Amino acid sequence: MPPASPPQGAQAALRAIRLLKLFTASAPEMNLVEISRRASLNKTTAHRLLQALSSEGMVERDEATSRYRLGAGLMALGVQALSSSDLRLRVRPVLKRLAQDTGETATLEVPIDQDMLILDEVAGSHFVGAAGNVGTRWPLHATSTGKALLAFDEQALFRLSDELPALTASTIVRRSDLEKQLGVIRRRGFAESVDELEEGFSAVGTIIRGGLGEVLGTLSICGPTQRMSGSRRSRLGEMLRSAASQLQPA
Amino acid sequence: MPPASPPQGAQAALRAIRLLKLFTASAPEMNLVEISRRASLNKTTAHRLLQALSSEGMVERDEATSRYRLGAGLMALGVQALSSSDLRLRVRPVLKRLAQDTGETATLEVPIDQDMLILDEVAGSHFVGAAGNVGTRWPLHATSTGKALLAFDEQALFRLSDELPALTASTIVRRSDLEKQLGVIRRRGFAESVDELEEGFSAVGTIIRGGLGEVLGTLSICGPTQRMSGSRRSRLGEMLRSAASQLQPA
DNA sequence: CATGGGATATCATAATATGAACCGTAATTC
DNA sequence: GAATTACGGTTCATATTATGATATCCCATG
Repeated sequence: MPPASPPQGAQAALRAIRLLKLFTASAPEMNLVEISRRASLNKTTAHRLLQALSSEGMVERDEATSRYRLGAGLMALGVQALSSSDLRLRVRPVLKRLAQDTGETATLEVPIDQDMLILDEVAGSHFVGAAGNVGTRWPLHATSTGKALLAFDEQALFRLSDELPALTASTIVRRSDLEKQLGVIRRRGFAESVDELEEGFSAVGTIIRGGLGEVLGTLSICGPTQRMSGSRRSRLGEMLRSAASQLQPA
Repeated sequence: MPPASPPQGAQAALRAIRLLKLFTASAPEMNLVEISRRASLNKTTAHRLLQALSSEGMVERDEATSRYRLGAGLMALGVQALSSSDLRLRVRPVLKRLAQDTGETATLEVPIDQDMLILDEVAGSHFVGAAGNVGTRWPLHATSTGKALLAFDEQALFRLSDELPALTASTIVRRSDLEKQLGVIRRRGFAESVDELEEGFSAVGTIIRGGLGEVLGTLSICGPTQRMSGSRRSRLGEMLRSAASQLQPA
């Protein structure tokens, strides 16, 4: 079942939110005409919605360049969202323990569109390792957490893009290959990503379930492929499964 | 002149954004009726807007408790806003240098409603000092950055609440006392906050101007009052002024 | 000086957003 | 146990809003 479809009577609200989502790392600022074109909206409509967003601080318009960008009000809301996240607060001690016990970086991730968003991260004790990635997003099909989600949450399959982009020579790009691997992940209880997101980078990931069995998010342990041999990944995977099951309420 | 008033033809969009703003540190989650009451909206309207927000990931509804909270999609947007902030990227090296040269914590802040939002922060070299406050908000009238803003940006005066809450015995609570101090700040070029926000905590702050003279944000240096004697605050204030003027384009 | 593009304003009208009324369920009160 | 209350959610007539075609102004360009 795909994500909840929007109700009638919210077109303007949805349009405004979707305008916000047009701003990305590759397009951090845009003028009115560019925004109306990307949003497939009349420029008058786009202008009015941007005025509304601006009045609430969601976007800001640079008077010198006439370009819009995401505003401080949205920053404040986003940080409020992060800091009040119940899941993040509950999982933080577990991430710390995993990072300490393994020496590798541990992350908490949730799905956003076709990506996994890193909600929290505790760095490992090595110099070489992932760091400072809270807020970044990574494609589902190339991450251990994304593949774990796809294996255990049927709804997540709808998030996959039609084309699976090859990020490295090892990235899974064929749907049938991915489906096979999802079967293995279901049996083992955790997923692996070896040189699939980035050359030299590997991770193990598993899901976190809520009290009703629903998937709340995912956990991972990651580091350079050189340190993550097959047998080590198995051990790390079991640690993750154990940590995740401790997080699930009775 | 108060902030831009919203245009006609955006009521639904504005209502949706304002629903998001109802979620705060003291009210991280709420049910439908509570939200409709706080928003002064019919519950049917609130329900429909929440459905729309939920479909875009701005809020999430906990099925076990029927309560809404800010969602991962908003976290992603907020972090996107933070990481793409031009001001933040430009100011970061300056914060590092200030923290290094002074040993105290340096921050970049912008106004949000009646508060200053910490956009970025570089910790000082001491054990005792401010840390990990990115995303937090502090009242204008009790912070050095807030007072600097009020002194140099006339529009900011409209952000002040009618009552100025006393956070410590030293907090300025009378409008007339604040106006007087703003005059001093204008002459000196920087503001001070001594035990006004929190007992034992002091800071100096100044504004950052854009190429057209408009106020883009504020800078501060802060630490325990014990280390921040009057003469030291003057020196730190001059360093801040100098740093801020280097940030302003020709 | 003419032209084109971008930002912004106007307003008739099509389309949307609204909320009263209703329903089902669960918790609370008597 | 029955009655009452409260909450989440749906329906749909209609009041109200949001829309976008058109116009205007400003600025850059040739």
